[in-house]
Amino acid sequence: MADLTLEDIAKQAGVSRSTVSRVVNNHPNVSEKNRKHVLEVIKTTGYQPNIAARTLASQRSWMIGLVVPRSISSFFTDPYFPHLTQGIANGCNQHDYTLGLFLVDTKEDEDNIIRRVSRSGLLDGILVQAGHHGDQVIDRLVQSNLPLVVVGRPFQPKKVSYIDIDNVNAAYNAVSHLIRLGYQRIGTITGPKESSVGVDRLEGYRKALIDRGRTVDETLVTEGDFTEAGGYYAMQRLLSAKPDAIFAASDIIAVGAMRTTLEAGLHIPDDIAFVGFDDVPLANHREPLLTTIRQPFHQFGVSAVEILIDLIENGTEPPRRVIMGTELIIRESCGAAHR
Amino acid sequence: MADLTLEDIAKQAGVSRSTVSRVVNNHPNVSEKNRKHVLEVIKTTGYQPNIAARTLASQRSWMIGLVVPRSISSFFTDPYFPHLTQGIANGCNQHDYTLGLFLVDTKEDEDNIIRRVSRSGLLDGILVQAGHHGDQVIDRLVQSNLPLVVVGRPFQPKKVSYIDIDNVNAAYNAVSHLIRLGYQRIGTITGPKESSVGVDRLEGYRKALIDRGRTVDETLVTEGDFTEAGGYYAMQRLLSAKPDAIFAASDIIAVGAMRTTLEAGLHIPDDIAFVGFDDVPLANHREPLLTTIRQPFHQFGVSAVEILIDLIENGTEPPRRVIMGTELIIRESCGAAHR
DNA sequence: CTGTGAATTGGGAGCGCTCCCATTTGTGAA
DNA sequence: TTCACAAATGGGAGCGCTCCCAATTCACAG
Repeated sequence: MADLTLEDIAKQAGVSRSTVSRVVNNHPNVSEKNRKHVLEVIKTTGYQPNIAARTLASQRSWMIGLVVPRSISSFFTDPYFPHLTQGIANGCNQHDYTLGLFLVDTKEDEDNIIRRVSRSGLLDGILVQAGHHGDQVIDRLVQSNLPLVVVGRPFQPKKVSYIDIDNVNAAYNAVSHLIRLGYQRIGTITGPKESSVGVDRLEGYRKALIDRGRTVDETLVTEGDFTEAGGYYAMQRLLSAKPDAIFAASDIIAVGAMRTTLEAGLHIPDDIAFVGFDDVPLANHREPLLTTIRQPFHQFGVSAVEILIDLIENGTEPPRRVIMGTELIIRESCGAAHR
Repeated sequence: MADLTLEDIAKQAGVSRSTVSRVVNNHPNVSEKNRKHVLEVIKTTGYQPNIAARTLASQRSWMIGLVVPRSISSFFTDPYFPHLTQGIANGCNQHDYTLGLFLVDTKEDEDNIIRRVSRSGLLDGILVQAGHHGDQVIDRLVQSNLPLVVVGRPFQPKKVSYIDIDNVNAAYNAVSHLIRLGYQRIGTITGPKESSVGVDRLEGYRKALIDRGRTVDETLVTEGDFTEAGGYYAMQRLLSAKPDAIFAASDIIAVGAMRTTLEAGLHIPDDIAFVGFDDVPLANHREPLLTTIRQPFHQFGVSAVEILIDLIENGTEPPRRVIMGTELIIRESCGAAHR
């Protein structure tokens, strides 16, 4: 496993450095005979091009970074993120890019990471998870002038590319489903108001109600934080408003809220029906099975990578905006079977 | 943000390229006056050394990779992994290393990733999550001759460095605690038999029982798979053996098993007591609160990085072995308060 | 057989840094 | 002041690749 160079391969194959380079990079203009022979030599020697040299010469690193802002505390508690990350990793594998992971933890981390990430030559592009309102990371990253895709809708989407799911519509569909089933007092536990996800899903909830000529009862709306505990306590607050159905902004929230409900001696879905959001695997193994909005997790990550690569290879103008659809998965918790 | 080079800084500061390089790399042998001045120029210009050039010249990339084998399917369902990953990311930040994430998904991925990871120059070292018995990834990675640290105990620990927690002892303590509380029919839901974690925790269980002069009743031992569903079904199997206490190999397993228990109309901890493993945040918000073994998640990740850096900087011989301690966190589910 | 243009090939320059070594500068004892 | 030695500095070579351009080879029509 002595470190071979292009030159070594060239010598062994009896051709020039340039020809080997062309073979390695799949350039045309190499005779079939030479291409085969060089490929042969590369295979038997186990030659691997040196990334650093290639990067230095070509100004391309074939590496992208995934930056997770400090405000995304649920990165470690909500199964949504691991799945998304897997999609991103798979996308990178498919396109032969290397994925760098940058988790911002402290304020110093942030400076540090932004410096490192913006550093000339390290990355070809950046994927950044949309953070909370007021989070500076995206703005600071934009300054680097590297191709950048925000995963989720950023608060100031002026000039950046982003990929998101259609949260408003998805929530609209979830709530419409509950309305259709005849529920009269439909409440919601939202995500944090500082996150676009939280805001958008709440908007979908309102819209569905209003479109059916209902009014939004604010006592039926409360805020959660994408944790099980958050859902648990939020539901305690909601109980006094006597909801007969709840749209939870995430499955994890729904799980917490359902626990409250069961502990209060109420029945699901007979006393209170539930619809969640995400279709995280956990949801499949609860009693009752959770009706929820399925997100295309994996494809979401893969697509994010593909958009970024598009930006890298074809320029960042105009900004790309991709909105992915979702589907309503009807199980037991909404009571559809009973009605 | 025009890309500046060392040479540019040198010119502006009126010194040579070499001097600037020395300042950047904190070498001695630079006069205080020049150091200050150069630092000043670097700051005002926002100069960032080009990583690729540095890597090419120095043969060091300041990047390490985290490789997750295909067999670790629970990477995305068990909160343990996100926390570990965060520790690793923090460790990298602290030491100014870049973290590359390599999630092996398919067989082709595996070849691909191993090739990429072994590629001369990309990484200074590798962190690999211990996989299941029979998983070839670690062996293949060892071939690359890069410094390597296995996170968890590998099945063939012959010559590799690894970091692990003391699973045997931790399980021993958990079960001893149950014995001390007077439980007579202590069962266990193990992790997969193909994982060292599963094997070790089972060994601790056996040892604790035997040391107290008890015999191991095999009808009280069944296998789970580190998922909530796995715990749920495992507990169904165990119920007929009439256990009065359960040691679950992970909190997630415990959660599933407790659900079975409650659904069977039994009381926790009065009818069956539980001890889990991990002290994952979720466990805090369950009723009853779960007694468990706390792992030093974060520190585990940080230490893994530090060991790897030690290997990188001081040579890989002899292999380093680090075993970290755990603590028993007594809450409600073990029934300690009642007895 | 010759000429022409296209296909293929080879080599030089250069990417931005580190590292070594030769040179210059500085310091203090004689 | 002079000398010896240490500290500081500068410049060349080289890391392994890509890319450009010039040179060579090839295929085929005339």
